[in-house]
Amino acid sequence: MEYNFKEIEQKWQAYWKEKETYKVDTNPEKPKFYVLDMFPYPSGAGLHVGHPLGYIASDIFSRYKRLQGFNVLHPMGYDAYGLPAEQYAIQTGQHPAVTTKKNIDRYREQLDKIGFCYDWSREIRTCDPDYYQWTQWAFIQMFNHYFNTQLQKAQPITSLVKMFEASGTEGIQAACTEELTFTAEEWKAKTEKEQQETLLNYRIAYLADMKVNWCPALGTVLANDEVSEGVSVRGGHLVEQRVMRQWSLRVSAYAQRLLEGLDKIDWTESLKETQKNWIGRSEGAEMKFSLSFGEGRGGVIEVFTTRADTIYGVTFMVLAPESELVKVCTTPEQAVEVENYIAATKKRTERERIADRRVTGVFSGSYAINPVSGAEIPIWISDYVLAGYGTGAIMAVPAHDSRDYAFARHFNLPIIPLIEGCDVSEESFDAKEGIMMNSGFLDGLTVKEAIEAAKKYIADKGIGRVKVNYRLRDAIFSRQRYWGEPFPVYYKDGMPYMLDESRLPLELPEVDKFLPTEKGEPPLGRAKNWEINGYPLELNTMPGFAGSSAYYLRYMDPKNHKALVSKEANEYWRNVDLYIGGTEHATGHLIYSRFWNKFLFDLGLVCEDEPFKKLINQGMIQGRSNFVYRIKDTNTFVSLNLKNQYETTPIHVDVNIVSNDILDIEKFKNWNPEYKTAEFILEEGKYHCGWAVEKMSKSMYNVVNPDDIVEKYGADTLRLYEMFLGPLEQSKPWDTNGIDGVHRFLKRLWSLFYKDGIFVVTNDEPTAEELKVLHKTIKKITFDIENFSYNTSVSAFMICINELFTLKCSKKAILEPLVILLAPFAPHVAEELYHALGNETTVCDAVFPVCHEEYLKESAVKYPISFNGKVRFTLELPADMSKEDVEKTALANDQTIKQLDGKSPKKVIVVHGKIVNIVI
RNA sequence: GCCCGGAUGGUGGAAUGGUAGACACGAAGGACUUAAAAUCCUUUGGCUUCACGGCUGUGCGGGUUCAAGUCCCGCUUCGGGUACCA
Repeated sequence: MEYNFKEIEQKWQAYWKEKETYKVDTNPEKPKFYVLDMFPYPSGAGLHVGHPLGYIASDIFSRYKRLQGFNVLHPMGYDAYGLPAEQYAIQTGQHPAVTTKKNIDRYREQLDKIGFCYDWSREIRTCDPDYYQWTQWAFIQMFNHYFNTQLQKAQPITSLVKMFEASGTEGIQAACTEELTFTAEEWKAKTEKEQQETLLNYRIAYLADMKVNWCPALGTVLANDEVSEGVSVRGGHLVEQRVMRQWSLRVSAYAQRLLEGLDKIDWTESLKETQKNWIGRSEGAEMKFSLSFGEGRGGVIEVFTTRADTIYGVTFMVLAPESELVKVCTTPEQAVEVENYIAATKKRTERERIADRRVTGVFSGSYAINPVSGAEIPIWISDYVLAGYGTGAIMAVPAHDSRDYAFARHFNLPIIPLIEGCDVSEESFDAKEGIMMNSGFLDGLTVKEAIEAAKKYIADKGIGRVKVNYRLRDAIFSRQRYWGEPFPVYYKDGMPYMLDESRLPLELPEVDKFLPTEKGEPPLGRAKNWEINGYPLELNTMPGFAGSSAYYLRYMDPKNHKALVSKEANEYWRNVDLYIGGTEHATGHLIYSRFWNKFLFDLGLVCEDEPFKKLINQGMIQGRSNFVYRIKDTNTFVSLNLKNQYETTPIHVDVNIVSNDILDIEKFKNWNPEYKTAEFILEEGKYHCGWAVEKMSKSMYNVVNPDDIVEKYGADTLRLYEMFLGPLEQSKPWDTNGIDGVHRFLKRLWSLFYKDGIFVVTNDEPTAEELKVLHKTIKKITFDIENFSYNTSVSAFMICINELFTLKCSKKAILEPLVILLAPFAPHVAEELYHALGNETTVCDAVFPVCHEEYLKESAVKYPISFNGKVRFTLELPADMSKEDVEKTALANDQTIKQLDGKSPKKVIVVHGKIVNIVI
């Protein structure tokens, strides 16, 4: 019997399905382990060989944990809402639900072939009303809560209303969009509409006029993490700034907790660093500068600075063009110039501003007073100051800030150095080091001391206060698109109200076209009867990250109609022990879901503050492209090593018609009609292709489909080879050449069980040597799995089989534990062989073998004998020989005497059991 | 600019400070075969030597150490992230 992977894999996949091998339930008898993959967006292109990398890794770990006696939750689902299906719908009229379903079916078919141990009974799809009901429900809770900054916790908005009724904003500790001040009487005097408007300022899910990233090509706004360098991450379309009334989530309120939480979780340092930067905490001071014409006319500028120590070096102030203070500060003489500048700034897109780093700005005409030195300084307006960060105004210290320096140089403003010995003739001195000068009471202090002293001074004199600022912005939550979750929101008198929870899910309505209405409303504006009790429903839909923010909770209890997750299920499964996915979600999904989870935690609905305990980012699988070289203006192709003799154009060729960089000429001729009559200049009868590592994509003709690999080599080979390629977290190119190695390994394993179709496994007692091979492997595999070093595990298996092959070992006592050891990696062949050995239950429920150190003991050690660190020969000595005796034996050796050449050694180092080094 | 990773044979990669290149691909040679496939055996970093062996070698330059791919300092270079964030 040959190793017939096709038959074996179909047989066991059917068996697992029939026996529900991968179904799990809460089981208080067993410890739980939750392994999660970032669920995929089912794209029309299907899976390529890069996608399953992380899934295979998590599958191995799940199976390993199960063999160790854990109750493992390992679910899968689909992030089914998204732009591509909707763009496709706009082009073809095909309903996105139809395309999405088709794509999901295709994904499932591909995933099934690889033999994953997912509990598919727990599958979720974000576009399924049973699922998005809980996305809508969570949104309602966010609307009904505010963030109490003192408790650092979400609280019911009703409790805030009670405080307003009792004492207005006096003593309120609430995260808000804008600092408001009113009394209880003023609150009570407000109309219902005014009160609602006021509450939006505090709600965690709120509606507000915001400067948003508007993408005209997609017809929607985008969140900050969906925009990179002025263009949309998806599609690369231009993005511009606009002010629009949009739903937002007050993620910024959780900035401090999101930051602190990072210390409690086991993520890579680089990912934590990325999140830290995105949150962008900076400690500093908020300071008041009065205008020279007096505060009477509303003239106070507040600035935020992390360098309070540089207060004596402030030579001008700068306002963001959008700042409300621009109006106050602009003098009649400067009005025209200021207006022109602001108009010009508005026209520039984000992208233009990034591309064009020219220094621009305009003088407002007014002056401010330095609150510490009393100096009078001009107030400028420039777009290098951002309205959205800090207070939208800065104190400029050109000597010690490179942006201020560039500005000062351009407009000829004074530059006062504040640190002894610094040279500011060519550039600013930004480093926070040195001794202060020109700084009054701060002179002589180090920068660090001066920062503290200045902060204290400012606070004591009432000039300002110590403050912490965050870069993290609230998440814009509205999308002007069709294919997303509808908001459970209706409008009364222009104000938003939440639907009663009993009316959930609010299902996505049908529309005639997936385009905006003539009035420019989102596509939902086309829906008939999109209203409730005569009140219009919200026309925006939720963004892509809405559905992925709490999906890991739903897997715990996917069919629950009463709650997102039951208390019992949540308290059993708690949070994700191992999360595997791509690093591209570092600032999007991984921030939002942490925020979402913390919010639910505050409400007492989930029992863990952090959703993902350990996270691993699998590396990207890059493509390996092949090239043919066409001689210019001909249809003749020249082989790689002869191409320099001609003038050629490299052309991408489908990697699937190339093997080991040798082109299949017949297939090439049929690949494209253009090449039907192509001629070739060969090397020794072969056409050698060039190659390069590029992104895996259709246009590079380097996409490899896992289905093809499974068809040709089987799923077990695919799984092993994906792991064998290299370290999990590293990016590496896919090269199908080399897959023969792991396939050969499986065939060789098979040959230990079957010879000429006869089962040859015996019950003979294993020898000490065979036991050593086995236990060495157990030890290595266990260590490697715990450390996610799967590439070296595959090598270890190969070494083991090679050794058993040499020993001609077909003993059950050795092979059975080995099969269990291999089961997480190659489950199909392991299941087959496990049953062949006489077992009647699934290998998934076997017990993972344990290494017994006593089998590993060596009786002799091969000591490398080195001279001045260079190894000259080896000496085999008994393992229990003492250090002194090893030294004596080594020195007495003929070869040592030869190496010493009459000289006496200065020093001899013996590392017991390792090495001998003789220093001459 | 800033922050994080990398750099080891023709290729993917291995190596708790202790024989660099495990394992695999490819290549070369051989066995079996009418032939091919499959399988099995041998060789395979470079230079040098008939051979034993010798020299050299982990991006570059220094250093620490009996001993450095590994630790420290200074560069080069390639990826990834991020950016007028005060």
